[in-house]
Amino acid sequence: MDTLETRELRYFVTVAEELHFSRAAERLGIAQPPLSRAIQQLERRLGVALLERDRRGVALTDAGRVLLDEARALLDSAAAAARRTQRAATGANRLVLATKAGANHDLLRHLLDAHAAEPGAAEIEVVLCGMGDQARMLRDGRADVAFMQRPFDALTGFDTEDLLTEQQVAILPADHPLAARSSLILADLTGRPDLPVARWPRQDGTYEPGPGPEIHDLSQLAQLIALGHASAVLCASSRSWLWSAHVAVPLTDAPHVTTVLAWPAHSRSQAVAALVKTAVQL
Amino acid sequence: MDTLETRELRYFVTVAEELHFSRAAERLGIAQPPLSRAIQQLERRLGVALLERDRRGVALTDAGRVLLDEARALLDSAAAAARRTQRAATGANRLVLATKAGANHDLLRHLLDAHAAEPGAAEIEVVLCGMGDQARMLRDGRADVAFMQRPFDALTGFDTEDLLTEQQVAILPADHPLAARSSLILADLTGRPDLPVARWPRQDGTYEPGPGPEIHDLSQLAQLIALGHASAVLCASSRSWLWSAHVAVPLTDAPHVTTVLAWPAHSRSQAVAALVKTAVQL
DNA sequence: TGCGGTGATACCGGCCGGGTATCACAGCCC
DNA sequence: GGGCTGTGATACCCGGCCGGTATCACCGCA
Repeated sequence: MDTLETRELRYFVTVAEELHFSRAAERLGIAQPPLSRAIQQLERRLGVALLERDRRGVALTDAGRVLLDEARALLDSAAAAARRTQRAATGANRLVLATKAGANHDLLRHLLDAHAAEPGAAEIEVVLCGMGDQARMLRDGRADVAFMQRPFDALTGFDTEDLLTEQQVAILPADHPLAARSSLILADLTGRPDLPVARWPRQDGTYEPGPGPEIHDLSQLAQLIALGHASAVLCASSRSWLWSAHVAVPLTDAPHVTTVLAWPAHSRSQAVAALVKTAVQL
Repeated sequence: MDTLETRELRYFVTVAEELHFSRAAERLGIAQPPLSRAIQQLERRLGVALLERDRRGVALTDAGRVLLDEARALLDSAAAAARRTQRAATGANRLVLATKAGANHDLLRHLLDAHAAEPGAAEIEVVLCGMGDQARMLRDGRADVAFMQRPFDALTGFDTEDLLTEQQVAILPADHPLAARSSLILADLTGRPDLPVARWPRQDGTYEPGPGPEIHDLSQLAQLIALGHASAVLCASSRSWLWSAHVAVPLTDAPHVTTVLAWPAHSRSQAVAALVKTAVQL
């Protein structure tokens, strides 16, 4: 009655994404008939209709939607398991730490220094990644721990240890009138056609509609601000990478940001545990 | 290089648990040679040695230990996915709530009443289970939400919403000298040969060594206390099921207990979301 | 030195996953 | 309306893999 095979899940996810058997089969590198059969078999085994094959198209049933979510998570976890197993075999005493490029530079440096001072400490490889990639990297096993930020990053499914809570600041061109102020509120930044707030991508890679330029990394952002084309709201530790053409002004009414060390909830790695222990003592 | 099949994982977990190919094969209902071959194949595909076949016995390598953890979690998740999918298809608007038998009776009742008053609320099936079973039931998909208690229950991997924080109390036989006191400290209870503190099982089902009787459900505990053979430390809401032969005395130095509503971190069920919303408003 | 017990190997058969060819059926355009 | 197109389902075949039996290689042990 149960025992979902990962091959079947892979097939189902592809069909559910394409909502089209032939295209899904092509993506999977197999022919369409075996794919149809595999899905039928899966439905028969579960005793549940997953897809509504109407003429003119395929649609997910409620159960199909549930399984799609579950299956995606499962396949991620399976890939993660494989990667973690391989890493356990080869890179014996080595951790991969994922962090947003440019964020929390000083904090990271302190943590790495403190950890390196511990006897028998694991070697740490720092991987810089874009917005929200840390969660994916933790989930799929490419990283062991990550720097993430509350309330920005989705932390569900991870264990976390708070490291640092800080105010947010507005990053402005040094020659802009607002740059002379000693503090600002969020309303000072919005609705300024001369200096729109830059827009970060959301979890799914799309952007909220709005006037500001769409950015996806800090160097891009830094350049835009230095050129006087945008402003940005970031946590105070971003000051460590400011250019001379930038000014950071505290925002009194923006929510505080807590940088946390995050790792997969079920991790039993003692190398991760040692790093967390070091982090707690900072 | 990757793509772990669940069949292989099932096989590997069994071998890793038995550390004996023939016994594992018997448990799996297959012959030993195909099992050996399947494990070899898994090792080849991962490019990693999982088992150390020494003369006189089989042992796990480091990588094998990692994969054992991962594989167990994966198989649980797979079973959960199947169950949740089936439940989504049949019991359309129905939630299973797991809770420790006897705990938080009043709170549970309030939540159920409030939820039932919501329009379009899902039907809720309450499942009473033993120590620590809630986590397993959430993980393997037999339950959608659970009442759990911090700091007693392991909450990693779940999202939670705090419901109620309360003091702990000592439950004593009414005729015991300590029962007359208006408050106690933990030290008052320990080291009393006449009234040992009852011992609950740990996560793995074993008991810490100690003088008190080993118990595994509340009715047993209630009887033992009423007979004057044991005392117990429980959260204040346990008062709702006390017998007349019991007395509850506040413990001033015991850590407070927070009862939380917990659900799988990646749940997207809107029925769960509705219940949580109701719970927050309590 | 045989004996018992381990996991690995050899080999074979049946099943199942995958392929090709084709069907049934809808929409569509002339 | 009659092809035409494109969908997923069906029929059928083949090869590989899963599982079985028989056996081996190797150790510990009496």
